[in-house]
Amino acid sequence: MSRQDGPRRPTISDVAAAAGVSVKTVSRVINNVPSVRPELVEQVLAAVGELGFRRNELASTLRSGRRTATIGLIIGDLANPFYSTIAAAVAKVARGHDTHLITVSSEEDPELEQIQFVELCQRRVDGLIIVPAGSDHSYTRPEAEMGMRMVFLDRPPSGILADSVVIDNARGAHTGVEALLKDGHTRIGVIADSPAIYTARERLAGARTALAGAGTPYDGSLVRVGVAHPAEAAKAVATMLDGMNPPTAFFAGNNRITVGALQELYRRGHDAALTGFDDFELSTLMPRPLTVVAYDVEELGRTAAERLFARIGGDASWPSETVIATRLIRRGAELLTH
Amino acid sequence: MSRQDGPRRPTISDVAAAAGVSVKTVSRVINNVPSVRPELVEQVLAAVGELGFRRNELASTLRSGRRTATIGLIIGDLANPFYSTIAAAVAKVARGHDTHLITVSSEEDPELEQIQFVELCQRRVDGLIIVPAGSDHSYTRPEAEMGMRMVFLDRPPSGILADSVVIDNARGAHTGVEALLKDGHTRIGVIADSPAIYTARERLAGARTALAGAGTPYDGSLVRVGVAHPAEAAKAVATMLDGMNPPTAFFAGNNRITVGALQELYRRGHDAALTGFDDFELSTLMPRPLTVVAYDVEELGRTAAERLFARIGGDASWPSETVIATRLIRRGAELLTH
DNA sequence: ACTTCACGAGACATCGTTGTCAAGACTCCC
DNA sequence: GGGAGTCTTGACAACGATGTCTCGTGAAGT
Repeated sequence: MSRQDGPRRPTISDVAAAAGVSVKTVSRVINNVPSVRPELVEQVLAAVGELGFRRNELASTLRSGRRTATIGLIIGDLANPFYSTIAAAVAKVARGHDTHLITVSSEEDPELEQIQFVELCQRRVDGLIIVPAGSDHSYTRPEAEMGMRMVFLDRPPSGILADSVVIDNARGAHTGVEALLKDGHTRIGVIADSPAIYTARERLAGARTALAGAGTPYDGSLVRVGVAHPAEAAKAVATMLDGMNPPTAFFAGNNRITVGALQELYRRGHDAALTGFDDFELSTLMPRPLTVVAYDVEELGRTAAERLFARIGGDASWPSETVIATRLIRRGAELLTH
Repeated sequence: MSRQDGPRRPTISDVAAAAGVSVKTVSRVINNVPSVRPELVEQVLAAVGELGFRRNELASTLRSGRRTATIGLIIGDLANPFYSTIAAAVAKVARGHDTHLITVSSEEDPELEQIQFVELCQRRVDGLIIVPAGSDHSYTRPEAEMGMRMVFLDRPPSGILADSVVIDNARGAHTGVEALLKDGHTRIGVIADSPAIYTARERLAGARTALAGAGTPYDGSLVRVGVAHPAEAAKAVATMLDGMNPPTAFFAGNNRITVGALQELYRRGHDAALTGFDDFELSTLMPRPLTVVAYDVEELGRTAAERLFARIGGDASWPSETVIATRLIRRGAELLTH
């Protein structure tokens, strides 16, 4: 019923009949094979136009064994600007290779990630960019061995040898904390997400080596991990400030934490210094200037996509890990330090 | 070469050979047809597992005439949070229908939009959601007549009768301006994008009817259209404030304009009231509270997707225009008025 | 004038899968 | 015990396109 509303979609054989030629000749014309008499070409094109014929790409790629000109992107959540920026960058590179992009959400769920992976393989995508939710990717090995190209983004894979593109998390955090130390802060509150998350772990490690390198004594009350929401970050800031020996500066492990910390400092009118990992839109319009460890999210996506297309194009070199540099953007730091 | 790296991908016939059954039996097993002897099912599944077989969805849908379980989304620019929120909402609904989403960018270019449209039709997507870049969509008619389902989002189509889902732009702007009028403002600067853009046109019209309804005399120096970037918006604000009879309030036609206006007011320390169309993230953290005409972007995407799946599911009712309501969010309005 | 060759066009097989149909085995019932 | 019915299974064709091969035609060469 619902498929019978309008006229059936014409096939190349309908076109052939209308033009009075063989299907193969139609195929030649729509594939721009030069050895067709101009007269026939015209007849065929006329029939194509009249019938509104459009080649069925599925049938075409099936028969010809060509690539599907599709890649997949498995990502946490498209509504998150970080991820959507990546998706936009990947789509742009894909377009440059005349390739479509299927973006699917893993909702940060390892099981869903695996389901999506399989589904995309069944669609015969030419390659996959994966922002890992799970921590074990050995399930991808059979597909990798059968030629599925993969690039891991933002977090390296485990259980499989494959390309990855990640941010220089540890060094970035190190630089951020170091800058606070140079400004004379000795008591720095560090707030990070769960160490189960690769980036959080790396950033925490970077922050710690900076503190250790400066000979700052370790104080457990100044480190809080497992903070997932702004509200929790605000609470962590509150707890530290109300503690015995409050910090004069904070290092926030990601932008959600930065926002939460900022809200709490703003609420109290407290002037502790704050440096956060991740830049974010409108940060220049924040109630107070903000120093951040920034990186080029677009570069992250673009680099991964380019790596993938290099692989698809035949690059068979040893898998590599590309590290995207961070840079410290100091904004109004002088106002925040004593 | 690049296709010969690993073992060739096994087909159902490889599985059949390995399991010692016919291809049809394999087909039955992987499609859960119940009438297969449990013993054979096991043999087949064992072979499937051993060979790492994955059904080729392209071949499957080609033969069976089933839907491709793919829809397309043609949108301006994924990096824009407005669009990426829509994409996320559409993807979520699609997932609920076991459907993948191919998102392509028109880069707001009518010609590219048309190219993308054709490409997606060739992929035999089951339906399309289009955020129009161009103003003439008669080119979609042949496809529509052949059963391509389409829903237009954010802007209605022209040249074709099809479903659309739009924001209540005129009424939203009306309400926003009306609120400023109620607060006692009589000189309100209105800044909008190009009237060539549907939403800008509608919002401008809504703002004007509010002004006219209040009997406010029309003053051309207080209306500026064709503003595309924050910097231009800032300039427009500056020009108006430096004019003969400066406004005491501004109505900004979209969030880019709001940001630009805000920056200029902030720079000058000027306390004119500001109401903007479009809410945006972190608006609560702005240097000053901000009243906005907000709407649920997710609802916009979700509604369009649901409409599309209703059509795909066979709904053959007359095309409809769904209007998404706006609501005025007053933030600190009392601080900004005299 | 006859062979050779290039070239345009079509017949046919094929990509990986599923729909159709029929054959064989088995059960059941009068 | 034999015909009917049920249940499994496989052979074959087909989805819409393209690769391969062959055939007929006409031009070129000697």
